[in-house]
This record gives sequence, structure tokens and C-alpha cells, in this order.
Amino acid sequence: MFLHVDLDAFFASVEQLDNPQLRGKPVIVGAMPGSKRGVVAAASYEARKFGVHSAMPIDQAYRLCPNGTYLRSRMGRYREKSHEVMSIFAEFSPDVQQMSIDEAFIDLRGTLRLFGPQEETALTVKKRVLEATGLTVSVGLASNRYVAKIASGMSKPDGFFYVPEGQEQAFMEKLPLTKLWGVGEKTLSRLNSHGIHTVQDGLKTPLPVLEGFLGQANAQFIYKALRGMEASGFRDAPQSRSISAENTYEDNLEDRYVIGTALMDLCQNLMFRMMKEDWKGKTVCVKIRYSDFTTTSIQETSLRYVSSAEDLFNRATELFDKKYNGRGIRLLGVGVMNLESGCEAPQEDLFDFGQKKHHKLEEVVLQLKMKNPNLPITKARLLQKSSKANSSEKGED
DNA sequence: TCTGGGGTCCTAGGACCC
DNA sequence: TCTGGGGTCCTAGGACCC
Repeated sequence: MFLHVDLDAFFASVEQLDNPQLRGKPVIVGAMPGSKRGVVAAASYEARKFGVHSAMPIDQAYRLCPNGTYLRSRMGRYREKSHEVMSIFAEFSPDVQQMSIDEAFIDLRGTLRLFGPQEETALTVKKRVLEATGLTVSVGLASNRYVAKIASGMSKPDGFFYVPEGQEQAFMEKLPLTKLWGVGEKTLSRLNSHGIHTVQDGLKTPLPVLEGFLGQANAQFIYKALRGMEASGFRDAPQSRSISAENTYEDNLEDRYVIGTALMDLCQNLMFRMMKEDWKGKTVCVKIRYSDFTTTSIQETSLRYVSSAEDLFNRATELFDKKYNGRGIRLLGVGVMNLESGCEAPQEDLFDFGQKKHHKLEEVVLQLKMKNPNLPITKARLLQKSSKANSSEKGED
């Protein structure tokens, strides 16, 4: 059996945990009201009563819930808290599969003798997480991960839902298609346009027919899902990892120098995160979203690992220039793909002298910032937008 | 309701090879 | 002289998830 554990209204719950005055109140995390292009990242259950939900434009949320507390996301803090929770899961099984910042599968096969009946283990996990972190979770228990995942969704918030072995398809048959994990907007409308409006309709449709309009991989996945089964190869060890930073700007970026500064800011954030989490990679990607929302990207793999924010910035700029069509920019993103663990990095022969210098410098700045996160050290070029007060003499360059 | 930020996986087409 | 069949790798874009 597998558990799926999902943290309830995660970002909002962390904010309520860190500030007790917010407990029991509507809390909305994401953009601030008045921002032109912001959305809700997470809403506490108190806020959801007003109709606020994630991905909703922030001004719409504000109209629904003007008395809510609005906070910016603090991803670093949420990652930290997520880490605490994940390490609790590791107490229950050697096989924990983290799916995102706020959810994981726990493989309970082989833990029967250690922890007793698995329904009890589910409740113990909930109790342990609450005691150790102050956060509530929703738990699903089933014979495969796909059904466990859907079951935890049924139990939100702070619940537990068990689908006994043999009941998987019966469980699925009661669900609307929109509850199927892996069926989004496009797949739903494709299913609908082929006369499939319910799980029962889907069950009557032969696999080759599904393949005809969903593509082979997606069709096989959906075919199994309808039957409460897990597709083969389902979420095994990820094939590759990537890390990225992106930003949507309140006003379109048009000026070449402003664009360059924005790219540099992204590169610096990204490189610091890569160093902190000990990743390295050779493939750099730049993403551009224009004001009309059309989005393009360009990537390139080089022979050498990205060695510093400076190096990343140079590569990103080159890619940007290849792709940019001169129109107003709504969003810029920078990513490094095909990451490898940095632990066994053959540091010495990796860089030439100039690269090494930049790398060392950035390492030192990172160490300082880890000790004192408010330290106003940054690139001179990024200075105008960071804390203006008393940082005039602290430019890194 | 004009649409965030951070991810993963799949597919189609081109380059290249035998 | 107007073009096979097999394979791999890479890139850009799209779908989906939280």
C-alpha cells in the first residue's frame, strides 16, 4: 500500500504558523493587491470561504475578500519547512518520493511488521507532522500511488481517506473527469468532443480509440487512470532535473539596458540557489513571454559547467539576443537544465582563472548572505532596485 | 477572471549517422 | 539523379501539476 500525504494550504499555513495573529483568519499568499499581473499562490481555508483560490488574479481575490491579510510568497521559508516535513516521512519508510514542495508518496510495502496496520500508520503520520511542525496534512491510502493521490484530495483538509484493495475502479467511477489527475483543460475538451463526459463513458472507450486523439503516452496513462490503476513507469526516478527563476513585470520591459539588468537579477538569484543546493549543469535556457502572452524559449548546451552568475549572465544574454524580436516583454526566465549533483565536482580544472575568480567571489558573498540574509551586498547594476537605504557603498563590482 | 512561479514529461521535426 | 529504412540526439513547444 501507498500513502499520499499533502500539506493543507501550505504557503498560507506556514504564514499562520510563523505569525500566530493570523491563525483562524483569511490569509492570501502571492502578489499584493493592486499589482496588475499578480495571482494568488495559496489561500487559507478561511479565505477560501470567500471564494478565493490559487491562480486567481489578485485583484479579483481582493474584491471577494477585502479584509484578508495579503502576503508575498517566501519560497525560501516554504522550502525549509517542506524539508522538515519530508524528513518526518522518512521515519516511516525508506522509500519516500517527494512530488512537489507540499506532497509526497510513502511506500508502505514491507512496513507492516514495523508499524502495524496501515490505516493506523496513516493517522500516526498526521499526528507526527502536527506535533513536530504545527502543520496539518491530508492523507490518502490505496494499493497504488495514483489512487492514493486522488484519495488524499478527497480528504482535504486535515483528513484521511482509504480506498481498500479491489475498490479502485469503483472509487474512480464516482468521480467527475475533472478530478482525474493528468486530465487538464485540453485533455478534457478532447475527451468531451469525442463523446466522453464521465468516467463510465471513458471505460467504454477502447485504448486504440483514445490513442487516436490523445497521443500514445497520454492515452495509456488515462486508460489506466480510469480503471484506478497506475501506468507503468509512473513517476519513477525523474529523468532529469532543472532549476529556474522567472519574473513577470508590472510594466512591459522595452529598454535594452533594463532588460539586461532584469536578466542579471534572475541569473544571480538562480546561481545562488544552485550553489546553496549544490547543483551544476551545462544547459542554459532563456524564456521570453511577450505582452501578448506568446511565449518562446531557447536553450543551449555547452561543454563546460556554468561556473558563476557572471558566466550564466553571459550565456543567457547571448541566447536572449538570438531570440528576441524587439517587442514588449511581460516575463523573463532563466533556467539550467539537466542538472547533476555538484558534490563530486572536479573543481580545479573546471574553470580558467577568470571564471574561478568569479566563482570564489560569489561563494564568499553567498556565505555572508547565509549568515546575515539582510546584508545589502549585490551587484552595482542591481543596486537601484534593492534596499536603497544605506547601501550606497556596498556594491560588489 | 487577461492569465504567477517552479517544476516534469511528451512530441514533432531537423541533423546526423550507417 | 529526385531519392530507403533504421536509428540517435537535440531543440522548441505544449500539456499538466502544485
